[in-house]
Amino acid sequence: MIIASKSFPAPDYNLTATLTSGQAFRWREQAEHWEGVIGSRWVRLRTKSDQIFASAVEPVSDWAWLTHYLQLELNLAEILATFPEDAPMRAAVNTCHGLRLLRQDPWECLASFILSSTKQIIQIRQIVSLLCERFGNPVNVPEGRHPLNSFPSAARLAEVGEAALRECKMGFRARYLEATARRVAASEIDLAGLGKLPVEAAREQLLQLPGVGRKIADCVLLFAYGFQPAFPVDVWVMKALRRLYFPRRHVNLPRLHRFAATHFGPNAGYAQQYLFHYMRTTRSSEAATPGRKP
DNA sequence: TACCAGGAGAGCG
DNA sequence: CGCTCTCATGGT
Repeated sequence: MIIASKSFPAPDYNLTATLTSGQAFRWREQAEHWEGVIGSRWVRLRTKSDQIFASAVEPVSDWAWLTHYLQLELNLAEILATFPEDAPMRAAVNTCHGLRLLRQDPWECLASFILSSTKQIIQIRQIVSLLCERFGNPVNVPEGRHPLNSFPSAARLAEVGEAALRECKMGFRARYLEATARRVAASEIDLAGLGKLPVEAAREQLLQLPGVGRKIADCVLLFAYGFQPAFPVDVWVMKALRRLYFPRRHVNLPRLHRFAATHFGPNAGYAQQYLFHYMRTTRSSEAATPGRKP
């Protein structure tokens, strides 16, 4: 039973694109709605005429947990205005109006992306689903609904053992997840405090964790803390940068990072998400000729 | 069957 | 530093 619901102004917010764009892995589409768990709360979302309708199963006096997660107060037009004026960037933005960045829980984001390496998004979703099902705590869901759990804490994952993690189909990533969970649970890294550091210092902290390299660190910096200089370069973004900006010569990863750091402006993280979405949803023949209407 | 997936880490010159 | 190989697993 739905106890609380509320509508929020959300102009230029593409909820579906945002929730399926490979930054969060627990959202499910159910009959015109998106259902998920934020922290320990079940929530259902729907967009209609520049508004987002939210429903919950527990009384909600303050919806800040949701508006913060969805970044509803952010003015997207101001972000897009800072993007470079080049054909590839224009093409990427035109392909997906209203794509946003979420502001996720640092531990869930970190753990999810440790599981993401050389996995397809659909598989990451499956692994995360198993992880929650087996080790998370139950959350209240509407009556008759499939049971749902919270994302398991670092302390919980640190104690279940590598074998149990491997049974969630995460393969060699189990060792990384267990080791990082132990460090987080032992407070050897302060995830809650990273957001107050300069981005370079925060990245340096994340890079100390097993299974966390530059790409995953940048995902956490961007998707959990909102650090805009973070520019995750995965296989898709690498393809985008090489094909759209350096089609005639080989450019290695460190040079791509240096290019991105200066070319995409103060909201490079957002620009990255548009390039990622563009490459994933556009056929390569079209992406090779940006600036052209499909 | 061969190749790929929102990579990291170790070993090498 | 910059390159190559391996690490599980499932999808195409």
